[in-house]
Amino acid sequence: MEQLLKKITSVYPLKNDSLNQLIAEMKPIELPKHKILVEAGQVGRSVYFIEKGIARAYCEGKENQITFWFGLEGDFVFSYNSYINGRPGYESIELLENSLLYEIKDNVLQALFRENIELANWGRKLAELELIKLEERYIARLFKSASECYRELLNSSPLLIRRIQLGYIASYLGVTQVTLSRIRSEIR
Amino acid sequence: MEQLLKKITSVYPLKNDSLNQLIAEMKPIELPKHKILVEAGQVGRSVYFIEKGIARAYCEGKENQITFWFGLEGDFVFSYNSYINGRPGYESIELLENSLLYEIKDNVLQALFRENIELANWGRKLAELELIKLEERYIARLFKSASECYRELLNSSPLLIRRIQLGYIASYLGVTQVTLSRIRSEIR
DNA sequence: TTCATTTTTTAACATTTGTAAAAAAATTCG
DNA sequence: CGAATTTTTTTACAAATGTTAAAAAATGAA
Repeated sequence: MEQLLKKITSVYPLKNDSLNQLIAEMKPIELPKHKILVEAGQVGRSVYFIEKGIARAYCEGKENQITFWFGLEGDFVFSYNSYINGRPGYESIELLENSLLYEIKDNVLQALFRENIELANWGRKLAELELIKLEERYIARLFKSASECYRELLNSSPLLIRRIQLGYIASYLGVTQVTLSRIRSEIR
Repeated sequence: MEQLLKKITSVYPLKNDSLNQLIAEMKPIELPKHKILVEAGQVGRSVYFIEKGIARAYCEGKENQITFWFGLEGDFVFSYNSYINGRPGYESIELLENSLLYEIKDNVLQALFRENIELANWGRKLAELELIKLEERYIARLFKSASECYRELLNSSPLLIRRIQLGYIASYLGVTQVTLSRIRSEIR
């Protein structure tokens, strides 16, 4: 709960009243490893916050899955397409560990946005921050080799690499698992 | 002007009052080809709308520039980092043609967001739509070869390819210009 | 622990992409 | 128009990554 509060107010400052309106609607929920939070082709009707656990978002290719996002403690989780357009997303989101989440129903959140300007601006800021994070990743991939990206991941989130299997990380970096193995062997 | 109105209301429906508040602050401005709208390392203090023209966003690498975004008629233009965090961005944005833009000062826009809940939600939606577009591009790059991306670009925006020089498009696709030339020669 | 399963690493070879340099084509401007 | 400049294509070779398959290591369940 503490982490959730810290995250919410770091996005955009809220007066107590607005903050309470928001957290009153966020319900704790425990879910097991391998649980699919959002299924590709379906509309995800909730936004989650990761209090404890890891999630990954991936798309099904013809013969392979491609993981393009990891969520750790302190991250919000949503299918952008569902959240933003109310349309089926092309990604699935899966828990990689037994996790403790907070859940808020999408229609509840949208109603808060319509009625409370502070929360509307909070929602704006949330989307904006996601946008910046995604842009950074996008640009990093244009500039850096998979090898550089891996080294940085190792520095910035060593936990992530220990907790997530390499096949997922390889596809996240845009290379095959064989190539990632080669990269790793060069480092040690 | 017509295009601008259409775009604004397609982002999020606005009552006339809010719409007028917003467009009253958007000033037309003509700028020449090669004009730098936003300089990397500086804080961009405006958001632009492209009524006529093309822009590209790029980062300076050690020995090369990498173009990662093109804006066409109907697009909003901003340095995400500046717009969202008020911090210097790592990207520059350059006009590729003599262009007609509409400009709104960032502080004016932020003030509108704080005071008008419809506009706050409009701003939220704008960021959300940018987020979706970026996610689509991000995922496309994970899944598709440069060759497929080029073919799709050719289908979806043939104009773009005729109006923009290939070196920029190559870096946008994440390959060298030589590789893009090879791809093009295979198609015909 | 032990066996079965999953994950990671290694190897050999094929394919793709990059680099550097030159040629060809297109564009710009006096 | 025509020369100078810029952009695009082509070539030959080098380097990186993918593919397939097998071996090694790690993990999980009985």
